Amino acid sequence: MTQGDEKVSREQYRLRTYGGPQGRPLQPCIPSDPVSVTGAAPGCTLSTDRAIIQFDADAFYAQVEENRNPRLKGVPLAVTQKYLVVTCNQAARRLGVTKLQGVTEAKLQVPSLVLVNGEDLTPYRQASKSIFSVLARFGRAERLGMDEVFVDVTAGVQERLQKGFLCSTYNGHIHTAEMALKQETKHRPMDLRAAKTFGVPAPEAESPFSSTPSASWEASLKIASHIAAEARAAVKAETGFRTSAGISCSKMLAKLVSGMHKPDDQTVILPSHAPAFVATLPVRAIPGIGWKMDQELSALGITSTGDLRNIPLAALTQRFGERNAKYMYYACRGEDTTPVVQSGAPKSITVEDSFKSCTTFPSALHVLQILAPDLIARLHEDHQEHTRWPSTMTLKWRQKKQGWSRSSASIPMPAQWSTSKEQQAEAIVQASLSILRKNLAQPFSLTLLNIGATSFLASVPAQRIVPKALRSFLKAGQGSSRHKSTSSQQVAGHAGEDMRVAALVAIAARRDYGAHPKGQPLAKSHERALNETSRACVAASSGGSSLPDMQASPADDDGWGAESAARAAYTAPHMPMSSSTHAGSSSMLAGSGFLASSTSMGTEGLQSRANAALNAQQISHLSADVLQLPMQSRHDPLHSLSSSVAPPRHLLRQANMLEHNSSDLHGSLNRMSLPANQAQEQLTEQRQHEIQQCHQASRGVPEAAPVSNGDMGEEPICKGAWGAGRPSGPTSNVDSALVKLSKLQQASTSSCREAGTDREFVQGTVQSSAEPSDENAISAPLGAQGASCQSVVLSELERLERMKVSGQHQAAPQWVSQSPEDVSADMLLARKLQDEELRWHQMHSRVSAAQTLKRKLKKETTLDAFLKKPALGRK
DNA sequence: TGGCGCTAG
DNA sequence: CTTTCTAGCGCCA
Repeated sequence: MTQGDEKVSREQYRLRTYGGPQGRPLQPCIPSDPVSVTGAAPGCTLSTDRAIIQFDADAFYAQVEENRNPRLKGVPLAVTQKYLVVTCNQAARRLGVTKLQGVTEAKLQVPSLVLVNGEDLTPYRQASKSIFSVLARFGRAERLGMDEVFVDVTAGVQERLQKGFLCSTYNGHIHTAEMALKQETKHRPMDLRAAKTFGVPAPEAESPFSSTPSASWEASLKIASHIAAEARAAVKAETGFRTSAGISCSKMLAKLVSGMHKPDDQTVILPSHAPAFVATLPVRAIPGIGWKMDQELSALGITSTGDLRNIPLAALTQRFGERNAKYMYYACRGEDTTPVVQSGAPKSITVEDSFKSCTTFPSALHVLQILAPDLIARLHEDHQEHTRWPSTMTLKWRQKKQGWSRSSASIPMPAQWSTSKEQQAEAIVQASLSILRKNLAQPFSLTLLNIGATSFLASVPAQRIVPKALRSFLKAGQGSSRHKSTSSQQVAGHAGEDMRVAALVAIAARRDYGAHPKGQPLAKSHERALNETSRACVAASSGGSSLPDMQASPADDDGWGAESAARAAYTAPHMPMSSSTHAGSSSMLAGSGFLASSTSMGTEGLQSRANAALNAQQISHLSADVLQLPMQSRHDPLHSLSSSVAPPRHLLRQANMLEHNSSDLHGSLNRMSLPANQAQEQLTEQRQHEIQQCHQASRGVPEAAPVSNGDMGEEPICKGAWGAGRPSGPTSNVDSALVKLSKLQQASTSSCREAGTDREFVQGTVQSSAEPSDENAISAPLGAQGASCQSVVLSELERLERMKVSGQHQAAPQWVSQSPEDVSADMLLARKLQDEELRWHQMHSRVSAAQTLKRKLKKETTLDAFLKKPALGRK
């Protein structure tokens, strides 16, 4: 359904489905208020005094990515973490991609699938926040994860009622107990979807409720449904996100129906229908009843809420405790009185990473050294917003032998707010390590590490004497003290440079141990190649060519090609971007179609810097004042801003952009235009070169983590980055990044080279020897792809080395100096990659088809039996 | 309050 | 049961 005719056709659909002039009356049963249940649950009443809406952003991560890069709209898109598809957009779903599917499998099934790495949650957190702030205007709002929000709109409804505001109809779909449901995903009986049942009216006679004319809750819910529509429209207008909503008198009911008519639509469930509706569901569908409780209930022979209703409250209490029992007892009857609790600042902030195996303390240290700065950066972000600092730190870990349970230990937060970020991170690393040493003996086998901060206390208030724009400006100027410029170009350029260098470090760091916890690992090179070919597809499609979609089923009328690309372009929302943003990061990419996402990636950071730069003239006189702030201001976040270490948040946020830039513009081009054997030769050459480079680069790098401050006194220590304490004069980002990068490169290369002897991590990239031979057919190009990315990192390393020698810190990175000709050559390459991919998938098409078939068959067996209704009033 | 389990997206 | 990277709550000691 396209945007334009949405309103009209929805109304038509509603009339067709639920009646109207030609169908049955819009309000089939008119129960009393509160609803007294005369049917299955004698004496039970439903509370109808509240109006609650549950909002749910459709395919949230995918939508965020689509908004970041509008070219992705309409293209099958999957957001990945490690080797998994964590979510995918509608286009991908139609082609059979599912949540938590393996990346390899998904890509095999849908060759045109575009993969976007979603391991950095920053953009999602921000999007989530903006959605929440819109919805919170409509009433008390409670977040549930990143993409769901409950809003209690009772007050708003009352207000409108008092003003004499009345709605004659419900806005959106009305779900009744009689409507058929369908199962969307195999393992999730809690995701309810309405089956399309056009023109099958539910029989009024079946209603177990007394019919008294009109009820106050009806008027309320009608208004609530209109509020829901307004709120969704506001969200769409202000943030660009499509949402679905469920409207009812309780959180449970609202949640149960919110997804019924996904995407971008809303559903009302009348309390009069609730008990009968809930009775049709498996217990697992009740929010709050998870896998464990479901298992326990199953053991008792209880699988449906109907079964559950036969169990007396006392028996449930004995088995599940009073709280759970009560909730279950009432929930299965359609009643839920849990309040909507206003959400505020998060109560805990954690970072974690999983890996296949980590067996020694040095390797654990390695992980901690990546996680800790990440946590610190988030804590600083949090501090800016809430002026608080955690008093407790918790380390959690998961061991292979202990299955999925996690152990944990807490200590008073070792990082003090008054110290520098580097000191804070180091404190956390050391504390974490000592916790591990206390609790583990080598060799262990960790598969996950999590560092968390809790028990936040109000911190020293941030001094608000500095305008926000000035903060941004100073932030933009960080690390470039020797180039005191007020020109927007230069500032933006420097910001970009810092971020790119930082991102390189992040890529290298994560790649180093980002192995796969279990199952068939997806080689990094493989993964990267998949990403590249995907991007090539997008580039080609937005360049106007249409790619036949081999996997599209005949019924799928929305396969992608020129038409859908055009439509995507037409419906694309406009990302607010200043022209200087482009100037700073991606001018040469404009209009190339390639790197489409890089133009919109990291806009927050870049844009604030660019905007700040525009104000530079205006505020430059202020800056002098600020620089003379008394020492006490070291508690001000400003100090952390002037620290030269780039926040890890920026690192990962920029990772995708870098991958786009580096792999697309460099590696792929020269290799793919070579014959295969030449490419192979070049590959081995490259690898030898890399190893040499690593060795060279690693010489002279200090052993220990180079965070050392001779001065531990009261003076604020904010200038040091990773390279602080090294003897060679003032340190810069470039310098410290270089050190880090060298070390990381060395570590990863040596662990690859001397597999089995020195390695601390069991690398997940070793292909099983039992792989079918056709794996080999693709290994050459994929390997080459992977090598290219690494070589770009290495060449960047070289460049930095040269820069350090010559002192030309403002030299542009290689990939920014692409000429227009090069870009059009890249377009040609895109076509080539696309052809390559097509050929590859022709080889696999039969396998793929078989798998799809199997999937479809499986899909239709599991829950349908459960959900198929006894056709109450139907003949 | 810490540690763990369960639930959620 | 299963995986990601989170976040919140309740129970128990």
